[in-house]
Amino acid sequence: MEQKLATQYEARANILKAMGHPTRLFIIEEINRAERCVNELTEMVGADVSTVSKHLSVLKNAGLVIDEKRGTSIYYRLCCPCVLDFISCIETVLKTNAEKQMDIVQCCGIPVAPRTRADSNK
Amino acid sequence: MEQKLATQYEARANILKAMGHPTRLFIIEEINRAERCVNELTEMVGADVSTVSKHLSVLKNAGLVIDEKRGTSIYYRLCCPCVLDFISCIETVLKTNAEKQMDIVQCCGIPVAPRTRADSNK
DNA sequence: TGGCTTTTTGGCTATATTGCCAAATATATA
DNA sequence: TATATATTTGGCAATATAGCCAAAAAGCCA
Repeated sequence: MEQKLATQYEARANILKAMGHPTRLFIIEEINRAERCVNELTEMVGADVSTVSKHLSVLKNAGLVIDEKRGTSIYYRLCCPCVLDFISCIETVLKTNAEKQMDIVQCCGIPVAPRTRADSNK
Repeated sequence: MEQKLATQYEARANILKAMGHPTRLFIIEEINRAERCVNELTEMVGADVSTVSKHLSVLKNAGLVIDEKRGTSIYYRLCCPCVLDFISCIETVLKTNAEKQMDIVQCCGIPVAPRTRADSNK
């Protein structure tokens, strides 16, 4: 992998990593529904304000959200709503794997880890 | 956030987190181009075999890839190619932010961190 | 100014991730 | 059976992430 390519992969991965946390995923969906300030999000998420603030800063650093001060609060909104389209594909992945799991159970009963050589010593 | 919702966000975030690493992103693209075994990927990535193997295991655990043994090797391929569609949106995010950065420079010169109260003591 | 409210930052601990090496495992082949 | 090849696992050290509390910032209003 050449350096230039590696940098590109890093930039892309950084955005996915920023999205890869349940609270941040919740925030992304929520601020798409309507602009929200830290306070509101904190109440919805049910964590410390500082925790939510840091999650927002991760999202902002990744360029996923835009913040705008209005009145006494800072409102966050989604930069590129196309990221919401990821979800249907993610659900496909989850569903596909749920089905795979079902198949294993149907064919072979409760799936069990295969015996390894080490097991023979037990 | 109720428990049931939280579980769903965790499941989704887990998939994004699995994708959120440069090497794994590379692997995802590469095995879409053509099935690859660990050996081949190791050479392309330029890391230890065990490192690549663990990355593949993260992807497999997230249900993103399917492995199939054929001959002496194990070939990996993409489970749900729709994940590749994420990239164009990710590029939009990157481009949007590059432009934002340009605007700041054009308007206001080289952007500088604003002075904080703490700076006054220096 | 002094006291609110809203948000961010610093600092800390706990936990998770990454990447390497060495070793184990699995399988094919001489 | 012994050896070689392909892959995974265990263990370790370095680094990163998450979440809380306390405190700092920043701005509003009496």
